Amino acid sequence: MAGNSSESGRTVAARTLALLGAFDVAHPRLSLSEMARRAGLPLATAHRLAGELEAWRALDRDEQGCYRIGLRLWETGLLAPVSSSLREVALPFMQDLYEASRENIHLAVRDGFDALYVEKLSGHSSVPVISRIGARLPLHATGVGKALLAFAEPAFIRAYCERPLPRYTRYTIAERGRLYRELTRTRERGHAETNEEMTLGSTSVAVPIPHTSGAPTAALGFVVHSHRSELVSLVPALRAAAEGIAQRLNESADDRAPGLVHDPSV
Amino acid sequence: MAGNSSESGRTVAARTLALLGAFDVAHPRLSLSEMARRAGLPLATAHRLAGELEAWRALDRDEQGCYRIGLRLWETGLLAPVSSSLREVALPFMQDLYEASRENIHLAVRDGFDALYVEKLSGHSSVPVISRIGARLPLHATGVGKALLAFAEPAFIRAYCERPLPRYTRYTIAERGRLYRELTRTRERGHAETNEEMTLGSTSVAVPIPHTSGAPTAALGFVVHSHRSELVSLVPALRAAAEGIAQRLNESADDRAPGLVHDPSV
DNA sequence: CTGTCAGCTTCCGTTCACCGGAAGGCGGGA
DNA sequence: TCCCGCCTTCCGGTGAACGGAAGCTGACAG
Repeated sequence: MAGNSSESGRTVAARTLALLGAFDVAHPRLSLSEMARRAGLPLATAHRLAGELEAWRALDRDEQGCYRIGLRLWETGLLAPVSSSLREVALPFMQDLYEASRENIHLAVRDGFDALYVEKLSGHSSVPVISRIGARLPLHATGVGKALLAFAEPAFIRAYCERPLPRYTRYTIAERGRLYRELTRTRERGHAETNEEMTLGSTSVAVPIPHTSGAPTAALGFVVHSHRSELVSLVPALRAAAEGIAQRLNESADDRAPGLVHDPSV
Repeated sequence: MAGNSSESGRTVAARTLALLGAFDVAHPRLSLSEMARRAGLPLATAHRLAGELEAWRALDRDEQGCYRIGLRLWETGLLAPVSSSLREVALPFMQDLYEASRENIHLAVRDGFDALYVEKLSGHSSVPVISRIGARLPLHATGVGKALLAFAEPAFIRAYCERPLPRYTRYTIAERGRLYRELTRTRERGHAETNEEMTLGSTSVAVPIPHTSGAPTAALGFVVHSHRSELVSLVPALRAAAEGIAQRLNESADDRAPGLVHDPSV
């Protein structure tokens, strides 16, 4: 920054973004002091920058003066490919699956070492699950996570397995060797399965959504009560949906290739 | 800014946000030059700031080097109250309505002079509609829009009616006097109706979702084929859902009042 | 192969926007 | 009433930000 900064080398842009980064799912509402502390900024600096974010409506203030993420940031975030392309394309297929099964349907992408949940459909008859749009869950203990992991590049799989594998239930596969074998079986079968590995009482199947001749960028899966025995019978529908989604994704990717042609539709 | 800026008085934060603002639904993918031009920044400046945004993952670059909105911005945007509170609370109710009717269900809030669509459920049997999550549609020609407008503060209604009222079909209410009467009827009935006012062949009903003894912050509505005659029979279900949502919203607002208690759950 | 062009990236000297301690205001609890 | 925590405003010193220019890269034409 210009001026007598106590911490040189941190740019204005980085500090501004640090204020946004102070918010997370456990802290969606922050007072100025909390925000400044979490972002590691002096109060006066946080106040000035938060004022600019508020003016742009990246932040809002409630009646008590606390800050919240603003509508404009939400709107802007919706333009991310994960939402504007993947989710838009996948949603009709997911609705078909939901209407046919009334079970939880998840759409997730891999981000870093997490499965990031992009969309979730569920109803009152579905088993309650902890997932949530925007949630991050482990790759080795969820259906969509295993599908993403099994079909990732070998180097990534190795890197993932070398990290600690947290255990969530007594059925979680937390041993490297067993996880490797499980991933091999997943590739052979073409779909992933979990059995109470994340949550007791819940079972899942998932398939990868291959994209433009590369590693899968996304995965689609069911989560059902573990007493449902015919779980594997859901796989063909899942696979058909995944293929439909992949085809539509590749079509829209082709649209772009010829020369940065933007979709003229609104 | 520090330095020899050509346009003094524009802060770094404002320029950084201007880069994000260069993206919209018609331009979700921008080259550096396009982004710089749309944000009104010199190329070198845009390059530097875009690099910082990319480092934070507010922006991503695709294989051709074009910029897109990044995953982290999408994640952060999900923390906005409109998504994390309103949408989360409303979704189960909307699913009930969808399962019972198989028609389009919309949830919208008022933002400025627009109805901003927060969530939309629809299936293959529903009439296709132009709405989309994050879409902005006019208050005087949509069901949820009329519900929001009719129950807004009188000063706002006046201000809205004094602006030009664009016509979308020959049924759009584009005259101030007729719109006033229509809004009065809407308040009397307790629900809004539209009849091919936005799109030929589509009809809608909507109800406001009152919130903490104030103006409605949101509205909930159906959009169906205009040949469906029993549209008004859907209103009681809509009203029940709106009341359920309002109650849940007020409960969670109360949770906060005692002293900034944050929801401990993840 | 060579020339042209458009867009991207890097460099660096100048300068003013940024920084944040300090002081003042505000509200709530004792 | 005083105290305390939080928010807001002020202001002089200074180094981060600025952006023109130069170099780079890749695509396309001749």
